[in-house]
Amino acid sequence: MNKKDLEPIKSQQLNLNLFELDPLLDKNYSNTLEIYDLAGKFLYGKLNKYLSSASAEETEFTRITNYKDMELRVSVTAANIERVKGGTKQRVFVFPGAREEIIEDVLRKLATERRAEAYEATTGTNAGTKFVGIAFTLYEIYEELKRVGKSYSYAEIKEALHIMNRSILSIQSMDKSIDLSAPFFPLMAIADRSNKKETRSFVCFHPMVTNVILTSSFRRYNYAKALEFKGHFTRLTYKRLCHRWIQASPGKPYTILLSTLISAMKDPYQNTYQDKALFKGVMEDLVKEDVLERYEMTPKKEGKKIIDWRFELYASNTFAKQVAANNKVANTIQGSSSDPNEHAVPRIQQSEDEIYF
DNA sequence: CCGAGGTTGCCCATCGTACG
DNA sequence: CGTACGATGGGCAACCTCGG
Repeated sequence: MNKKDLEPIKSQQLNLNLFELDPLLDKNYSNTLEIYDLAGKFLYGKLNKYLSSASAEETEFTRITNYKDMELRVSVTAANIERVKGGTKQRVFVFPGAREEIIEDVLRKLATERRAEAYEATTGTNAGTKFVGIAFTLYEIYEELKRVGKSYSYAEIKEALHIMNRSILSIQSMDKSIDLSAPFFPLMAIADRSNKKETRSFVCFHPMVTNVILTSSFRRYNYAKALEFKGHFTRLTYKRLCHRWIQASPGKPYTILLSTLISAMKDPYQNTYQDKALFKGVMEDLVKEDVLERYEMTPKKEGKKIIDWRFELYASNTFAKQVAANNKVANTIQGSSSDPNEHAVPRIQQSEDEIYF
């Protein structure tokens, strides 16, 4: 798909305005997206992120998460890109990882700063499909990364964008009422200095993102805080909590199973113990960072063998306050959304805890 | 079931360069 | 001043193995 195929549409402007946050007041905030942000769409391990040769099986991974009463399958296929290693070019399969996740977050953040535009594809196989896109410069990404304490070279930023353009994300519900498959960034144009005409780069977000934005199914969250976390799974867990935990009062715990976290975020380790240790570390980070006041862990046993763990999370005052403030924003948005009949994605509801057992 | 210790290479910081 | 590029080098998170 080419940028020529896209026609700007004005009628969606209201919803885009709702997506926007005040660049001065909300400098550290962005939006999490319903469904899209529930599962881990990234591979954090270094050893299998880049594959120089791989079977068809190895170039895709699937995460499973629950959404309302449905099971949601989220699959990611590796991008096939050219890469220079030791002076020679080679083609490799590569999965989106921490870097790609962070750069996507940054672009989404820029999109909340009155920058996003809605388009409709006019030609080709995507005709009629709506996309939300954003124009930017690599320099802006570089500077914003610096602001939130990250540092990637231009080469890395560009490689990340290419990976996102060539890696396919599929989201399916069991009953097929949700069934979307497209690259993370279906349309991408990167400025380079040799081509003086275009100094601005451009990407369109995944159709699920567009869908979620246009139906106002998003929630404000502390994006700068999320990016502060050193642990990748801490960041991911934090985002999930920000999106799901909308009744966070200090006395009311949020209950979640280890197995739920694992299937939504990662390939399991060989031993459950290792995953337990990993997420115990995550919870300790969250306590240290004043998101949780404390947490409790209970083993779930089958005979003598531990087969799962239950986490009970208690919000810190700071986090509970933030959730309340975000609820206020969410209520304003839901009250003023433009077309209540056009909701392909259900609204955010006051959902219960994730799992009981 | 658990802790400790080892391996890997991405992540990240920091510098310098170039151009209008 | 905004924008884009490249090289270098060490630390550390995620992952794995092994012994108790």
